[in-house]
Amino acid sequence: MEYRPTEWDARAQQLWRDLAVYRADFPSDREPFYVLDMFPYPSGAGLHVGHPLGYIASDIVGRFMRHKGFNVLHPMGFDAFGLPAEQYAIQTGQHPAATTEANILRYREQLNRLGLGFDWSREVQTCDADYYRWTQWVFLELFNAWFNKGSARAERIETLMEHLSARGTEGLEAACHGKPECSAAEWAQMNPSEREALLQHFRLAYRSESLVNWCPELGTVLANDEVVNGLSERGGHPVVQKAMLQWSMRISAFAQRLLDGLEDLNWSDSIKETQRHWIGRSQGARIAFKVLGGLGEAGLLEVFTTRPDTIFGATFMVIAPEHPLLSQWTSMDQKADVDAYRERAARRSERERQADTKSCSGVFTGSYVEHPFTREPIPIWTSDYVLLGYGTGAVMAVPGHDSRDHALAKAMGLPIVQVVASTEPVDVQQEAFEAKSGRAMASDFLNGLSTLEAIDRAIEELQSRGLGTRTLQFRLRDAVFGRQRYWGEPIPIAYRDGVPEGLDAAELPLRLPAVDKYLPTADGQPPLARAEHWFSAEGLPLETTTMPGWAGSSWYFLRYMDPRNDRALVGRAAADYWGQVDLYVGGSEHATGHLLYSRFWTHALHDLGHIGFKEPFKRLVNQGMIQGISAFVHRIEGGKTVVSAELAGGYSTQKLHVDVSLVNERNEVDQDALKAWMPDWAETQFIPAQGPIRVEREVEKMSKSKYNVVNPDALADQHGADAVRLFEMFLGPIEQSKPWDTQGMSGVISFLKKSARMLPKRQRGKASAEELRILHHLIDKLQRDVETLSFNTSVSAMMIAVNAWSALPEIAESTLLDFAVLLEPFAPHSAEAMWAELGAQRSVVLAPYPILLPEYLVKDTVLYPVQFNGKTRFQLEMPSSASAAEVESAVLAHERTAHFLEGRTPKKIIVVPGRIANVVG
RNA sequence: GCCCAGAUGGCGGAAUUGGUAGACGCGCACGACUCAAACUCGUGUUCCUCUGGAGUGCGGGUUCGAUUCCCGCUCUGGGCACCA
Repeated sequence: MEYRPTEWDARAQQLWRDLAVYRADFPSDREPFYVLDMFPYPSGAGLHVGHPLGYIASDIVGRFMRHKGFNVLHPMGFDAFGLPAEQYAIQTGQHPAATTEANILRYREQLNRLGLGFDWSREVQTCDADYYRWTQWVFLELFNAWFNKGSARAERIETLMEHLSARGTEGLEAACHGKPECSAAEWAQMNPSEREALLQHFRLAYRSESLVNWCPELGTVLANDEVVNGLSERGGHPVVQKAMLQWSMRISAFAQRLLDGLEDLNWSDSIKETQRHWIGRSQGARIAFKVLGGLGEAGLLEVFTTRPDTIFGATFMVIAPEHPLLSQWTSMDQKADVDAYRERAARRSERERQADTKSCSGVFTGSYVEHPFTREPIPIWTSDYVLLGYGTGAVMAVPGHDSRDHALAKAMGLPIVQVVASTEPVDVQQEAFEAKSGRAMASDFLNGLSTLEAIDRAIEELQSRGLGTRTLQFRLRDAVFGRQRYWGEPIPIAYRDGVPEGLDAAELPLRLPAVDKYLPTADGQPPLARAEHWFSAEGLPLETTTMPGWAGSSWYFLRYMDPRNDRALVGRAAADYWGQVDLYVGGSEHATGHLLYSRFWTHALHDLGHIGFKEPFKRLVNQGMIQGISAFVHRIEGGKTVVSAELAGGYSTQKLHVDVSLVNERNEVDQDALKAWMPDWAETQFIPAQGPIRVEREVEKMSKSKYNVVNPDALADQHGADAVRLFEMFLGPIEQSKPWDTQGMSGVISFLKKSARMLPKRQRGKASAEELRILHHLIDKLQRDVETLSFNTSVSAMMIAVNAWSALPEIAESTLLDFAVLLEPFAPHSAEAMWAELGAQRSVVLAPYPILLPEYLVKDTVLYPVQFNGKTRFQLEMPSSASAAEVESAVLAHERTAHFLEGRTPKKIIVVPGRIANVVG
């Protein structure tokens, strides 16, 4: 039997379609297993060999579990809303839906070419109205919910309204922003618009002012990395920090739950650590300082600090330039300076402000607070190292014990006081002493207490005087949810006299309207404002911003369970049956975005009673990146002459990327092909004029712009899908980054050929003990590897087994049938071809996994390495049953022992039964 | 700066709880088959001053024994970054 990949691939794939072998059943008596890949954004560039790495690994697990009798759900879909399609639409006028559809078609073809066993009958596309109808529905659920801190869970907004009408905000423990307050009587008096204004502070989806990078020229908000030096990355237009009324999601309410939930997840430590840091829980105190001469709400300056023990070292206050009370605290003579500073800060993006740790700037506001204990006046400054979005947007500066405060104090000549004593000599005038270990000094009633004691004592004292409270603070900020874009889910909100109102669920989906251009309107409204008729059924104007990319991807794993349900986002029975995702595979770049938001939505949907679990992904595996091996030619600067790499030192050259397909395995560039590659290279001359021109190689990220992309479907057409699958796995551990070297594929190709060549050796009789030993060692290894997704060693184990079988004169048909099943998860097309050749029925995909017989794993004898002082000198074969004493005497009796002892008497002999013997002496 | 992960032949990588370092594959070399090439098969392939010695990024330590554990560094990759 010969390896015929093209024929086998097509035939096997047709068979799978005919038998619908990858269809997940529901309802079912079998145990469910849900394996999921992070669904891709279908870009115009198509897939390169790096993308399917994770898909192949999850496919292997899915196929293995199917052989083990599980009802496997392994779906695939597309995260199809997004910026690139919109950008392309702006440039070409083509509707993003058209380009997206074309890209999806290409992706699906490429994925199918590799024989990935997805249940396409469950495919979802986030831009499909039947799908985003439910994304909008989830939005409304969150809009109509609040977070009860008392029960630590999301509840329906009605329970909040009941509380408000019974007791107002009194005794209300709710996650909110600002300081919403009212009495029951006031609530009763309010008109709908006033009520809504209050409720907005509690809803999980709400509108509030938040700071954004606004680009007036483009009429849009930009992400931090789209802003370079205060200008838009595209076009170079000015960008300003602007407070905008925007839809947000109250993820901060779930901070503690998201932190606690990490404990039980089988995720990598680094991802969990990243999430913990992102959530950023810190314990400390809020302290209110009385502002001298301040009136009303400007009478108190509230700060958050983790070090209330250093309160006696606070020599000035710093507030964020955007702080709403800044202007009220600015004196007449400081107004010009403060205004100029605030304007300057607004021009810098948050990222720039944060990246710039060297320069230190700030301006005095002209007012003072009173120190709560010493009664001394303390000046209030403003500086952009304090961020409005964290804590209270204000800090008490303790330059002796905080390096940023120290920097500002030094720059502005403000006093620096030491209030924590260190056991080692420190000079706080030179450098801040930040360690949390020491004893309080120069701090009145705190003197002599350790830092931890002093923190507690300071908080108690502040609390008893009504000046402060013990506080838990999270870094996690609420997520801005509105986008000034076209290609996203419309937000299902209508406005009645300016008051937002959720659409009725019956009105969903709220379809994306047609527009003449995918650009903002002349007066800066988002593209949806261009729609001709953008009103609700009742005739109310609709929201014009759309949802962000992460909306659709935050719950898609639920939809796969019940993708065509038109009465619920997922049927409760299906959700209960499939439950959490057993294995989730994807890139680690989604560590904080997608993985945090989808956890948040899942928690909320759980609380609101739609699903029975809180955490979406039980186990997460991050696949590493596959890098490309780029090729560079050396071209003489300003000329058209290319110099072979080994001679380039003698010239002043430029290193230029050339397409890797123009270069052979000896690193020689095909000169004619290079000239034909692009017009710019047509006239190229070469040095040396005769002989090979070599390129330089470098491992880089695989990308179109680096001309180092390798396409999996092209390789599959050439060598077969199984070869691509096996090689991707053989490359190395799944989580690791590693370079792609197509040359290495020949190893797995010859393995597949060898496997096929075993078939003519088959016999109908009983399998020999030797071939069964090989078989069961292989089963054992493969089963253990599946646990850790160590498929690189699985492939080598299969190679070892096939090499061993091939050395035998004949192989039993039963052994070959078992091998076909073992091979199937990795190389399903070849396995299917072998299965058919052996005359077996239906599909190998549906065959049960061979049962491991442990008796074939035990060996009769053990080959003991014999070491002398830790160095292995010879080997000694002993029966497996030999005791340590027997091994010891056998070693001593061995003829070579005397030679290696060189006359010494052994002091000690260590025998680890079944392992090793070591003679010490 | 902080956090996380990693460093093993020419290359990708393997090595149960500490127990023969370099499995498997690529590449390379030689040989067989062939008119020849491809394919296929076989042998060898960590290094060196080679009856021996050294060796898993570097320097120490624990141990009969360390790629594996501990301490101190260097480098690479990823993440976060004035978080009070």
